[in-house]
Amino acid sequence: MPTRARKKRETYHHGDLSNALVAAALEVIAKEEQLTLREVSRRVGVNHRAVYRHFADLTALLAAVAEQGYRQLLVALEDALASAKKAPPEKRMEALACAYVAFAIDHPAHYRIMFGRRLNEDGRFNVLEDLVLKAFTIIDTEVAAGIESGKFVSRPRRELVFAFWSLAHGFASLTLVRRIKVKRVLVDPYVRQIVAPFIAGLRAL
Amino acid sequence: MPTRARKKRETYHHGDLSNALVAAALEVIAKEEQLTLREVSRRVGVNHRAVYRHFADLTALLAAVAEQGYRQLLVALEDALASAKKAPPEKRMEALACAYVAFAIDHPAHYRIMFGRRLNEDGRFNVLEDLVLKAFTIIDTEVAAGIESGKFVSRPRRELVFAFWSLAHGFASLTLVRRIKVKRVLVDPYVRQIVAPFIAGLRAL
DNA sequence: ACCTGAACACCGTTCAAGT
DNA sequence: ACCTGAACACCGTTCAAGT
Repeated sequence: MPTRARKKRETYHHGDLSNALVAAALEVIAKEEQLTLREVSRRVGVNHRAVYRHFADLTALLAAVAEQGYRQLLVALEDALASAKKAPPEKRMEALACAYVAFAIDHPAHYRIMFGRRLNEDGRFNVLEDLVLKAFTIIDTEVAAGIESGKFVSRPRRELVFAFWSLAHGFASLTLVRRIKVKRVLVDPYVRQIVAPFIAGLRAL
Repeated sequence: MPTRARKKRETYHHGDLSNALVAAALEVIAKEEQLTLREVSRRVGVNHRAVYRHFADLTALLAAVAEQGYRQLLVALEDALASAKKAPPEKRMEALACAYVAFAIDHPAHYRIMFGRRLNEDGRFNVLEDLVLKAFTIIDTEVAAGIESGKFVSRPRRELVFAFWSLAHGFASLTLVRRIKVKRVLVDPYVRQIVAPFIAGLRAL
């Protein structure tokens, strides 16, 4: 331990600069500060040029940040379903919507990066495509279960999933830009009200 | 005319620099180019500092651009309703959704500025608040008519409007970042499918 | 009044060099 | 291999000056 401490200033490299940079980036966005390549490298205590050794460019660093975000989002969605294990399909969809919106509201900067133009107009990051697909699949599986059980109308699933996703994403986005204002503690009931007509429309007659 | 032409280079001011700047900004975003203060002034042929004579800062210029966008959006929504004059409430809501999404898809840069963080986290622009309120009111009026006619369930209107808006905005946003891919000619039928469950859920039993 | 020039404090990125 | 220094081409914004 003392040896390592002594070593600290003898060398300029970090051991695991790559992870240190992502961690610093997460800190920056957690504080709602401007996420720049120069700011991140400053925090790690490294020349800003060093970033290019590990990431092709700023977008690639953002992709690494977004990847973490998607993993957290997936866990949140799965947890929500696990907590509503024996609930009917309608309640499970509600739980998904609440978890989705809560993630966006609790990690606004993260959410913006994940669904911003920069990453989504860049074809390089297949990991992100995979993770988005996983999120899609979680919703799709619920819709399928609802249809199978006879509780949901039988319609093309793809469009139902996109409708649900649009609703959740739209509500989250409008909340993040403050066009819709909700107190944090009231998010869950509010989301339930918002998705209620959609879920009612999902019900088989 | 020749007198005016001769005058052109004798003076540096533009007569109506303010409008010229907004027009240039609209050109820039129409071409999907980066909208910067310096680029806009370059196009008008004026020193970039001259912008500050007419706009407090870049955000104020963006607000002027957004204002135009909201006016176009309002016209599009009203036209859609006018074209579905005697249609039942469900069809009128569908028409609204189609018009809304079509606007976003046909004016992506405009739409992003209107619903981006920059303007929405800035309290200075009351015109924009008014215009957003007008859009809200258009939707609200339709929902009210649907409820009044007995075709829609009687629920708190505010939440129904936000649900509708979330759905339209979410679909538009996901399409703009290409998470949802639709050919331009198929947008209308696609939107109808997306809003179908929501509208079905709106129906009184 | 209205516009400009030079300067400041930031960006991301490139090139050539240091250890 | 890994990191740095100096430089480039951009930003928005401020200050003091020009007509």
